[in-house]
Amino acid sequence: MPELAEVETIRRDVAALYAGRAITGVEVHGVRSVRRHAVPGEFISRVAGRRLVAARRRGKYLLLDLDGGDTVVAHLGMSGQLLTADPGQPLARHTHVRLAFDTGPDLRFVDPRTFGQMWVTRPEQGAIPELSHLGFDPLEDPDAADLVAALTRRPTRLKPLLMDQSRVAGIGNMYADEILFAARLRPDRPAASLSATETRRLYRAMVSVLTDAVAHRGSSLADEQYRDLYGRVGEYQKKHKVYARGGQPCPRCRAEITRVRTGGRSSFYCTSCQT
DNA sequence: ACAAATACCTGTAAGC
DNA sequence: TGCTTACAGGTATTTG
Repeated sequence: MPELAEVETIRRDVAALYAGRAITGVEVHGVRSVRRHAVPGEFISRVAGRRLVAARRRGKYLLLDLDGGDTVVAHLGMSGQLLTADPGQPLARHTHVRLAFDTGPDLRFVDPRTFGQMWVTRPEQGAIPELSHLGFDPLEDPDAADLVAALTRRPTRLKPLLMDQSRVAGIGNMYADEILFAARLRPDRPAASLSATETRRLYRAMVSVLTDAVAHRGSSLADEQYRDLYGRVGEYQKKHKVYARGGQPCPRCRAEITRVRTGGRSSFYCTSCQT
């Protein structure tokens, strides 16, 4: 699933391939993908004719800055893909938005489950108004003090805390499990109960897991739903220690990895060495 | 006031 | 074989 590491992988490739190019054509084939706009024409008219000047990221959101001061925000939801494609290539199934450029390939937004979306907005001092609720970004803006603040702001359990985008931006179900394993902490551990040592362990685990995941171009699960800009799968799933590995031996202590379901979501962890 | 559950989606796979 | 059901999960909303 596209979380921070996957979006960052896409961001780098988008910046390398499209920065400086002018968007000459915008097609919206799935109105749900631009649902923030009252009409798709609003999105189209504000994007068409603009030049893409930079690609940024905040949490799981990809920000495409345009000349003239607007920014296209893209969120991939759980099945969204941003793919580069030759302009002559037929549109793949579930292609909802197509951006054509003055030269070179299209940038296409494909999203079967339609949880993802794109919209255009006007940043204020670089910040996206719709994203003002997001907490700190563990790679863009790493700060141990911010994690401490998130832990003490309101008591909660560790896993929901890591996935709460208003506290830490960019972590989803998959990386929350991997981070908590690396930190040797249980997902249901009350945040307020952490010692200073454990807090430091959690912070280091968060940064190192996400950094490693970006270095391996993100994770593609069994359904290979996540693809990078060029349609390739990631490599980091090979390094997962617990996620989707229920019943297998813990790579650290050989105990059986447990799967717990809450609210239709699965958590994987080792009851033996995660405390 | 908070946590947990549910709605929104569709492709895939498992079960009968 | 063909149908139904479960599952994946980010975010917004509703329920307990």
